[in-house]
Amino acid sequence: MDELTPRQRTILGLVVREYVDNATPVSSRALVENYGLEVSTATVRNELAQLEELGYLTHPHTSAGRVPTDKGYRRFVTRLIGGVELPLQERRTIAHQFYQARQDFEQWMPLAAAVLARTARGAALVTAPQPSESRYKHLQLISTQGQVVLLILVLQGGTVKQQMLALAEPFDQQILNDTSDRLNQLFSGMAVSQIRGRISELPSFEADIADLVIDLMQRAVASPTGTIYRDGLSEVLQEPEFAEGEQAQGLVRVMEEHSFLEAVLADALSPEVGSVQVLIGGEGRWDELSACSLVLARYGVTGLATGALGIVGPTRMLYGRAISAVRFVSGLLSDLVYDTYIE
Amino acid sequence: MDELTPRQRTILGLVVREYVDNATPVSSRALVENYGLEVSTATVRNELAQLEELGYLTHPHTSAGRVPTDKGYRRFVTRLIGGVELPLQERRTIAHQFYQARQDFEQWMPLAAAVLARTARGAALVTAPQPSESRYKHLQLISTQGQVVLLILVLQGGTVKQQMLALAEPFDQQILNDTSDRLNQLFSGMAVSQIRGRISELPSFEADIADLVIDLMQRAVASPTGTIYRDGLSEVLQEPEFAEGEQAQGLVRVMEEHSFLEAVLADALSPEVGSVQVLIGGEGRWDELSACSLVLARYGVTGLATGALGIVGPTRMLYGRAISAVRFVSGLLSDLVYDTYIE
DNA sequence: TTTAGCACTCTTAATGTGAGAGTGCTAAAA
DNA sequence: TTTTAGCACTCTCACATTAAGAGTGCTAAA
Repeated sequence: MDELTPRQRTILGLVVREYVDNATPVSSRALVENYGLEVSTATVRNELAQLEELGYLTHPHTSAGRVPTDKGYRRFVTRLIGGVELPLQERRTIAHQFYQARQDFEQWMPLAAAVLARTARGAALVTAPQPSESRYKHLQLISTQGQVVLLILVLQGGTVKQQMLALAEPFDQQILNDTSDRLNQLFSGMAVSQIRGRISELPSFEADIADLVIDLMQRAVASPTGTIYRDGLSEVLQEPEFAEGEQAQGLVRVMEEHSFLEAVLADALSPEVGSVQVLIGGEGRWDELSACSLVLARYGVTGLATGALGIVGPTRMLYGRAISAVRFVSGLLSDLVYDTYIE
Repeated sequence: MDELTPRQRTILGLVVREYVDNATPVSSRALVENYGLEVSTATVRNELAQLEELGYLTHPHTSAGRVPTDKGYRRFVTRLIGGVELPLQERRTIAHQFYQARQDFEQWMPLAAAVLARTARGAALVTAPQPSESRYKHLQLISTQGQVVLLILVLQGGTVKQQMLALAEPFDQQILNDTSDRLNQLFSGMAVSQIRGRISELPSFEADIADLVIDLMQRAVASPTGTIYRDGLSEVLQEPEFAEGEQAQGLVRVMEEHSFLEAVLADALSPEVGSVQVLIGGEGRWDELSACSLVLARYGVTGLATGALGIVGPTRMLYGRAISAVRFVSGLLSDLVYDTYIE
C-alpha cells in the first residue's frame, strides 16, 4: 500500500464522506468549511492534487471538485472493514427481531433482507442457505385422489421438498404409511450415496420411491443459490447515479437475473463463512456494475449449509453501515442455521 | 362508445401498431408508406385530426406525429380482448413445458413467469395461489435435538407449512408419531372452525399442538398474495420510456414492492377467475404507473384457491401477445390448481 | 370528399456568450 | 520546508440564437 501522510488519509476519508453525503464533486473550500480543518484551501488543494496523482481521486473536469476513484473507495473500505460496528441500540433492535422470528423458518430470509435494506440504505439480497450435502430425515406419502400421491421429503436442516406422483394403481393410505415408515427407519440420516447402496435390497415399489427421493435430494444441492430474497431495490433506484437508465440496468440485473447474480457471487464471494467482501465498481470485471458496489458475506456453517447475503448500492454508498450491517446480520443468520443443523 | 368510421378504426389501429413498433410519434406519411393506404397523406391527416378531436390520439407538439392516448389504447385493447390467441405452435410449446413440470409444484410459478415474460416481452408477475379456506390434511412432528421439534403441516392443495418448536421436556419420536397420528385421524379434512371445536376434548399436549396448527392455518390464508414470482424486469427496463429514472420507478415499484402491488391488484383485478383485465397508464388512479400498462388475470378455482398473474410493460406494449399469453397461461395454471385441489 | 400545395410551428443540433466554480501555479510568508 | 494568499485559467452550466427539417393545418381546386 502506498505511503500516505496522516493528513492525506483524513482528507481522503473526508472526501469520501462528503461525496457519499451529497453526490456532488467536493471542493477544497467545502472540506475546510464543513470539517473545520486548520489549514487553508490552498493546502488542501495541494493534498488533493497529491491524492489524485496517487490515483485515489479524480476530476470530472478541470474546474470541478474531486470525486473518489474506485481505488480511493477501496482504500477507504480496507481501513473500515475490520473495525466498524452498528450502534448498540441498533444491534439490539435487530437481534430482537430475529429472536422473535427464530421459530419460523420462512420469515428468516425476508426479515434479513428487510433489515439489511433499511439499515444500510441499499438494495439487499439474501439467498437461502444451501446444504453442502443432503441427508435424509423423513419421508411422508399422502394419498390424494386415488392414484395421485403427494410425496413430502424432509432433509436435515429442515429443507422440505414436495412432489406429486401418479401411481399405476391406487394404494391405501395405510400401505403408504407403512412404506414411508420402513424407508424412514432404513434411511434416517443417510446421504445419497448410502441410500443408493441400499436400493437393491428393496421391493420394487419402495425402490421406485427411493429413486425419487435420491433425485430430490440431488436437486436440493444442485443449484448454487436456490431462492433469492430481495428488498429495497426501488428506494436505491432513486439515487441520482441511477437517474439515467444505463446505470440502473446493472443494478437491476444483479438483483433480478439469477444467472448474473450467481456469476458475480462466484467471482466475488469467498466460500468461507465470516469475512465481509466488498466489490467496488465491478472491479474492472463487470462493466454493468461500473456504478455499483456490493458488500457481501457468506453465512451459515461451512460444511453444513451456507448462503450468501449482501447489499447492492451505488459506489457512493454508506460503506460503514453496509459492512457492519452485513457482518451483524450474517452472524445472526449463521447462528440460526447452526441451531437448525446441529442435532 | 363513440362512432368511428371504419377507416378511422383502421387508422387508429395502425397508429397504435406503428407506435408500438418504433416508439416514435407516427406521421401521416409513415402510415401511407408503410401500410400502402390508398389515400393521400392529407386525407390521413384529416382523419388523424378527427381522432385527436375525439381524444384517441395526441400531439407531443405541433410538428410531431401522433401518439395514442390512454383512451386510444383502451379502445384498441377493447376490440382485442375477446379475440386474440397465440399461434398454435407457440401454444403447443408452452403447454408442453407445463406438462413436463406438472408433478413439481415448485416449478409452476417460476415457469409461468418465465413463459409470460418471454412470450409477451414484458415483465411478468405471478403470485402463488392462495387457498380461500385452509383445510387440514396432514401433520408430522419430527424430533431433532432433544426438546426441539420440527412441525410440518400439509394443507389441502399441497401447501406445506413448517415451524420449529421448543418443548418443555424431550419427547421420544414414537410419542410424537402417535400424537400426530391421532391428530391426523381426528382433524383430517377439517377447516379451522371445526378444529377449534374439538380442542377442548384433547389432552393438554395435543391441544397445544392443535393451537399451533390453527395459527398456521390462519396465517396461510391471511395474506392476499403470498410469494411473488417475477421475470423479465431487466429486459423491459431497456425500453426507451424507462431511460429516465422517473418512469422506471413506477415499473420497479409494482414489481418489487409487495404492498404497492397488492394495492394495484386489489384495485384492478376482479375476484373472478377467467377474464383478462388491462390497466392502462395507471388509469388516472396510479400516478407512478402513468407510463405503464398491466395485463392481468386471476387464475385458479373460485372458492378453492386463486392467484394472480400478469404482464407489466410500457403503455406502448404488445397488447395482443400480452393478452393472449396471460389468458393462455392462466388457463394452464387453473388446470393445475384444479387437479391439485379436487380430491 | 379528396387532394395538392404551402405557410406555419416546433424540435433539434450546432454555435455563441457570460457568469460562476474551482483549480493550478507562483511568489511571498511562516 | 511547509503553508498561504492571490490570481489567471479552464471548464461547466444556463441561456440565447440560428438554421435545417419534420410534420402539421389550412385553403382552394379537382
